[in-house]
Amino acid sequence: MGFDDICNTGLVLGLGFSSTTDQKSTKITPLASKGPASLTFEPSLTLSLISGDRTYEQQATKKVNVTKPSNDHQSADLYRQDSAASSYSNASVKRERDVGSEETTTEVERVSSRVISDEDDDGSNARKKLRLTKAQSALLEESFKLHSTLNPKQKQDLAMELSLRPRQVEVWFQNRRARTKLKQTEVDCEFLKKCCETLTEENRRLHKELQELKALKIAQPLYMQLPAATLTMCPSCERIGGGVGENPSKNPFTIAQKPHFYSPFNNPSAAC
DNA sequence: TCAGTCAACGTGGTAA
DNA sequence: TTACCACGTTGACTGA
Repeated sequence: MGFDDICNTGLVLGLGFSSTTDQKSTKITPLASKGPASLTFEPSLTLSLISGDRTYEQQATKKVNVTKPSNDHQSADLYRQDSAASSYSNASVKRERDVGSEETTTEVERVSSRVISDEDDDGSNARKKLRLTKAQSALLEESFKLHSTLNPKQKQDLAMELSLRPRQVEVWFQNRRARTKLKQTEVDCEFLKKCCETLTEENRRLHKELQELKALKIAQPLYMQLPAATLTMCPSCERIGGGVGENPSKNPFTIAQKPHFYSPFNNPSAAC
């Protein structure tokens, strides 16, 4: 995975050092929501994602059998769930999640009853917690793998298969997309953090190297810093004197008859 | 007890 | 206007 991959996935890495809080740098939602928005003098990151495929495909046709529950305690659960004042007890919900596949059919029946109870206009505004059964979750996951979004018909069909309301199927898909995006964002964020660390280290190394070169430049005369191949004999050196700020005509021996070098990077006319 | 999970909800943006 | 979506939030529930 390299920077090309980042580009291909629509990710943009911005590396910088800021002493102020940058709202744009906190677009990485998962981390930003759990920690400080932007740390002082920390590298800032921006992240964008490509939207998913929104084509509709053939949905799963797996059927879930619905049979009548036979256990008395399950009927009791149904009775409790239909009660206007009660929400689902821990025991009943846990039992639903812990039961094996052989109880799938009764699970659907119970959930279906819950749905019905949700639709009952009993005057209670208490939000009831629905736990999807394993079979329902599996079918929803299977459908989600085929298409992350649903058209109305797919939603209706899936709701009928699962004995849920279309609204519940819709909500499940919305939450599922959000979880997928969150997970992918966290993965991308981790990768970008590693990239940031690498670039920060590289930047630190280059700064150190620059400081060393600057120190070397101060310690040595210019003509000693440059390789011999880059030095050229100044044509004016054939004359006596010629130093900057000096008047050869007044003091022709002020400057020794040593070679006078000049750098091609400087102005040759100023050199002499 | 508490942090994490997740169904459900509210809101704002957008396309048809 | 309507339906749908993304996003943020709420609150019931779970497991350590």
